Amino acid sequence: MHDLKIYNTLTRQKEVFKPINAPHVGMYVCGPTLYSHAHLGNCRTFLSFDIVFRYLQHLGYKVRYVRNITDVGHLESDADDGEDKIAKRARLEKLEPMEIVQLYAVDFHQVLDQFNLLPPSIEPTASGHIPEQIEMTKQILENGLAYEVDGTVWFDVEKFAKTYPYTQLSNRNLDELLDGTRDNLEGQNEKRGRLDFALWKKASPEHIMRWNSPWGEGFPGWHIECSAMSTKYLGEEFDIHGGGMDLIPTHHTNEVAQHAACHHKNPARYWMHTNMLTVNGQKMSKSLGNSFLPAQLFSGQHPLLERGYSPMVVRFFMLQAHYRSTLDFSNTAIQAAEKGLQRLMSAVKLLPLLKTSETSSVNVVALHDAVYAAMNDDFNTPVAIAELFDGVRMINSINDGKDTLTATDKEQLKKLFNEIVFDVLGLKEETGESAEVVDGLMNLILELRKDVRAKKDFAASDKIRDELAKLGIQVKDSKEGVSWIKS
RNA sequence: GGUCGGAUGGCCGAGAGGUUAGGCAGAGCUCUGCAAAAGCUCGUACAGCGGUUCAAAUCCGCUUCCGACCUCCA
Repeated sequence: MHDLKIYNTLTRQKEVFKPINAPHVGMYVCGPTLYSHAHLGNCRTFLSFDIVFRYLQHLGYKVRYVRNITDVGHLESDADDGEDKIAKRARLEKLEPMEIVQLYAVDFHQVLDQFNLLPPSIEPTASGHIPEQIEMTKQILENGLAYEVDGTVWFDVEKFAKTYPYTQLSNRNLDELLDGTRDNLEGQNEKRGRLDFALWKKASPEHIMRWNSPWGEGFPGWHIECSAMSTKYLGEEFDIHGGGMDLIPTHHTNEVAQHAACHHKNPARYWMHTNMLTVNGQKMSKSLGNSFLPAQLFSGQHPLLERGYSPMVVRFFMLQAHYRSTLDFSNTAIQAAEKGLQRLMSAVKLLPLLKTSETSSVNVVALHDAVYAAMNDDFNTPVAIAELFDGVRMINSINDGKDTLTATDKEQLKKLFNEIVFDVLGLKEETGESAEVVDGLMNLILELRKDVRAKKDFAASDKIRDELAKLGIQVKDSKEGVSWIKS
């Protein structure tokens, strides 16, 4: 039927995708920690997995897509006091932690919706799965791969690594990771090994988010929530686990370790990791001042932005790069994408109007196969889009009467474009809410222009066209009549 | 400092031993009252230096530049 290949971080090569229990597919993607707005770089990761989700469904799989929301909060990386990010935000803004989470959760969903991402099948929260995380921690303790010190439970990495390839995902050398850093442990006497990480953390008196546990009041470690929730909803072994590349060395490595320590197997068959969005060659991040929020991107309200860009333009821009490559953001690059998307969508609109002939001078089957070959090659959207542009040329050429198409081929071509452009790539027509009014006005204006043209009053005709152009509306004259497009 | 990854035409970005990537921009032509749109044609790119090979942007070394992760105790 298909021969979808997926690049697996575990083996560092592309592998044929074989679900454990076809036609069902289980996919888990590490979602956001909700202590601030998601920026554009975060969005790229979720967009990449939206394509995976859509394409797998398109191939006929029944996908259960689980994407968590971490609302317990990781510790501040840049603060030594070990304060939780969400708790800190709550304290600063004098709000309940859950108010903070709710604020950003609503924003997060709204943003992803603007980018036309499909909602996941299940979106579990870490705070809603505390018992599961406690149970898992207990099991790991029972299995002898964790130890408790003063209300905190640590995972014993070195002991675990004796029987399991702890660094297989990150492809690092364990000895080198351990080497030369033991001296740094001074003052950190709770933990035995430098790579050990917390499964459960004792809450300091001022810590707001806390739960009861067999080890006293505390909160779960970062990592364990993904293990607990993926197991609960997808089982001890599922098909795909994904996330951003920056999660590989710590979060995912430790997730695999916990899971294996508990269930004696790797949680997922295929590990997929998306690359970073860069600005001027550097990873988008807040500290560098080069990050911006989707809302700013849409409105153009940011020093790095020459103007605003619509969500579909941004989506298309991102799909023109492969998910495992870095993608560099720039105004010229996104403006190029904007023009390209316009050309693609014009062809899509033209397609149903094409005249058919007795014979075809174009090869629709070859185009179809090329598009699917690209998608099957590790979700290669840039190549699929490149093939689609060959189809665009085909459509325009037929429209110009330079090529021909049979009725059967036309249906095939329509099916291909509709399925790939809308269902798989998730692009959609962007129409303003007052589209009907605008349409009416435009019809009227163009009707008037037709009249003055009939009278050879080209000065008036040109004035209409030029003034419309200033409003970003492009008039297209052709033998068949007049059409227009808003840029 | 350690580990890993990357350097492709004016810009973005695929590919990965021999065959046009694609988009945007630019030039010419066709169409057109003019313009736009659309079509056709064009640029002949793979950081540098060596090596392997009949053949290298693609493989191997070295060099230069860039990035990510880690050097943390989520």
